[in-house]
Amino acid sequence: MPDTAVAPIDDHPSENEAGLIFQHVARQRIKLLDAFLAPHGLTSAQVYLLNRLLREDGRTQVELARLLGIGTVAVSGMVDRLEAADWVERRPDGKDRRTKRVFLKASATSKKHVLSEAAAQVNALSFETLSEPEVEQLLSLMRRVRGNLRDALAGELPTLVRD
Amino acid sequence: MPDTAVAPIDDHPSENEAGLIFQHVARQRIKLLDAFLAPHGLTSAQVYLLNRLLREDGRTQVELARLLGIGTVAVSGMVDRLEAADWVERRPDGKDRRTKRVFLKASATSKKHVLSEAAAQVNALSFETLSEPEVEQLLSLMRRVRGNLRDALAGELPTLVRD
DNA sequence: GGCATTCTGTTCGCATCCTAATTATAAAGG
DNA sequence: CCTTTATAATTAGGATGCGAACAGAATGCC
Repeated sequence: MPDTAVAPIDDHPSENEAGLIFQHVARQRIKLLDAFLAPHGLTSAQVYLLNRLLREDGRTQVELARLLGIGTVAVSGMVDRLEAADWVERRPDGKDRRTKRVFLKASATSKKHVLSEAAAQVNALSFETLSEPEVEQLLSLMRRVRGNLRDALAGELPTLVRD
Repeated sequence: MPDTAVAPIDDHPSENEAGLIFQHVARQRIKLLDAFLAPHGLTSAQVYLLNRLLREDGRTQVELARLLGIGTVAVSGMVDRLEAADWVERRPDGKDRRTKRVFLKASATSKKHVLSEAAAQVNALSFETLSEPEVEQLLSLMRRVRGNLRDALAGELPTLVRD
């Protein structure tokens, strides 16, 4: 077995909890989703993109970037890999020769059920011990934090204390 | 200017919000922290490690992995880069010839203020519009989610629906 | 004592994300 | 029309994280 995994994350109620817990949760969710998807030859990020296309096929790469909250460079690489594995294909736009639209191929649409179910399972396990109102509250607070961060990244950064 | 950044994340209250918001928040926090640290030649992950050493210097790499919630491979690479940039140094353990302990160098300890202040600033901006009790509740819920995910990753994975 | 097991750290290869810079195309203004 | 500006996608290069597989050292059990 791999000797790289190092076991439980520290649980001390130390002040750095606030600093790392967001990253821990995000990474653990990715890990769990990857475990579900590995048998199907997919990764978590790829499934987020495919699920997006299942809802509205034929998006441009810029649209996908916006919808997924990542940059166009990341989309470009992911579509490369998805195309190489025959999950999607790029097609020219017709009206604008710069843009390429991404379409699902049959291999992807036939796995529709797996894709949405995997994401749902991760949510179910994440929120297992939370009540319905608690989940709502958590998501509501997270949306507000995301808004704060968006504002902070959009504006001028306050200067740090002098070195 | 860079044309890779693609602007605001979609704000539709769609059902995938739960699926991506954790990653959005984690990544935005990293981005903000990186912006603060770039002038000092540091990255966010490096500062998490350095801050850990500021609290207790001379940890082994396995201890650091546990405290940071990452694998030993990731720690190895990060210590490589930190050592190359002269922020830390590895020293043998004396009792156990396998282990290497990581110590801060003067260049790091002299920036102590910057390191902790940057992390504090990111928290302040993240929680700007939240009241004190709301922050507490958010962190409490996040800790429970982390616990759920830890359990899920430790146990047997439920099998997905058939393809 | 000796051999199997466990543990620490590393190297390798990969996926994902970033910024900066480049190419190609489209749109806008004089 | 033609120059400037904006947009879509890509390439190049780096950081972070993972799992697999390995070497070397410690430990445990007979």
